[in-house]
Amino acid sequence: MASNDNNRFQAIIAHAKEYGFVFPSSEIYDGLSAVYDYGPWGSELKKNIRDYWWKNMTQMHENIVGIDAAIFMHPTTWKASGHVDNFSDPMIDNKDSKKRYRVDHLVEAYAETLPKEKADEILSNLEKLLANEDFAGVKKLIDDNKIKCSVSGTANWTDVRQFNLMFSTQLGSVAGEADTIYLRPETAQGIFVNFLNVQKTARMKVPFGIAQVGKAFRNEIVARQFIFRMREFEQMEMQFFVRPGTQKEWYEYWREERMKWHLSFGTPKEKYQWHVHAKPAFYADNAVDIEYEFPFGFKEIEGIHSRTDYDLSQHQKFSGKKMQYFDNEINQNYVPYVIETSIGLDRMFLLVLSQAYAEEKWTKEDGTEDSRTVLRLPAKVAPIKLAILPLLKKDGLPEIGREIMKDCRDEFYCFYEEKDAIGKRYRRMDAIGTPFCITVDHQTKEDQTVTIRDRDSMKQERIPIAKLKEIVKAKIKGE
RNA sequence: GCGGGAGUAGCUCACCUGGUAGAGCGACAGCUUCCCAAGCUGUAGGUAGCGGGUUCGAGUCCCGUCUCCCGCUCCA
Repeated sequence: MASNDNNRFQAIIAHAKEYGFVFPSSEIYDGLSAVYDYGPWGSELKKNIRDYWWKNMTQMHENIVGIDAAIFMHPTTWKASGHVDNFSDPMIDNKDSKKRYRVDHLVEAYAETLPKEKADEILSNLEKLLANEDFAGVKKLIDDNKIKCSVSGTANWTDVRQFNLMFSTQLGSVAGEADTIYLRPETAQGIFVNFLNVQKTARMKVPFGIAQVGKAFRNEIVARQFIFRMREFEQMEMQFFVRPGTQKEWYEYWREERMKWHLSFGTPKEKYQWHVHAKPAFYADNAVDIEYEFPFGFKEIEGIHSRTDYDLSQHQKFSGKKMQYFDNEINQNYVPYVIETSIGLDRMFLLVLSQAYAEEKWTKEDGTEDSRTVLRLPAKVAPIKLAILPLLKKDGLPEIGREIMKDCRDEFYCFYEEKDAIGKRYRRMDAIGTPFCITVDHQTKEDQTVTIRDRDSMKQERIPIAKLKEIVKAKIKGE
């Protein structure tokens, strides 16, 4: 990361905290690593992004409906999805090379160098030890065989540790009788297990989609880069169920649709790129990521994956329920194929913030320097849409401002302020990305007009109070 | 997880070779001002990340610990 980009990123983080967007979690207790809270304007911005996505997916698509599944799910869900097997491998680090190995891979590689008899003995030992979760025993096995790191060539190992990427907790309040369950590591499974319910009750016909927004949890080994990689995060996902054989065209369709959505924020195309997976995950037959150029480089913001019929088939197998659809057009039953679009809400928030943040400097007409920090947020997601600022707090101006406030606040988020010089109030509104400010002045009393100031151009025009609401609504929508 | 750097008021920082904390900005209250921060007055806010040690005395020296940042590592 170039140092100026890094400075910019640090400035964005500081700004986010200073102006009530994002706070470190539990900060008075020194914080909790990789967990963050959203403040007054942050929660508003996040909600606006979420709502915009939700409306775009559900209201704007007749064949997509939403659900809100629980974070807790039956433990078998995660066996079926593959998370239990893939998310909990014992690992060991070599202290000299700093290389981390999956224990099974390490021992298997070693066993391959041995005569078959000896190799089988070691591998069956390992299997027993792993089944009993006897990690000390596994360590001893590695030590006894003097298994070496291929990089450093030494046998200087850490203890064997379980890296379970899923958070577990207990269901049931009586200790001992409790069952271990997981906080979901992805929201997708909540959709898959409800496939039959939704298809039937909302009378959906393939192709159709199910959308969901919700929290998911992962015990990231290294979680850093502010809210980019958090242990608790929010996903906006849509699983689109299609007839087998048509997945390719739907995959292409959603690629395009999702990019259109991103560009509707006004972000320049060059800030985005595609990252095609050369080797998609085992369940997918096609996968691409949309990457955005964050201050710390191009990083994944959204994935569009062709998940085949893997998930529904797995649930069919584990639950014994027929996860199928009868297609009248071809008179056939089948397990639908799935195209997934999955975007991180927190990442989208960071994207919007990164894209909006600007420090500006210019020379005023009198030759002195001026500057401001402004969030050029798209008006449709800005926390506050309109600031109402009486030029003076006397001569009846505040009263007029209050009237306007009363009239507008149920249409969009308004903010009233009469303290400090007008320039200072403009700066404060710029800092939190308020796209429009109106001032009430003496002329307002004469002709019922106010000035409206555009955040980005800092230009203002005079408009009638009577038309204010419609003008602001049009401006918000027009973007 | 490893290596390096940093932690003093909300923010940016000062306190030189140890003697019981200051400034600017910001916030708040008020005054002034008819349009883009840095006019005026006043107020609040810090047991110097936390714990221990050395010392008559530590923000300042030593050790530990926590958190954050950078690099590596890891990552469906």
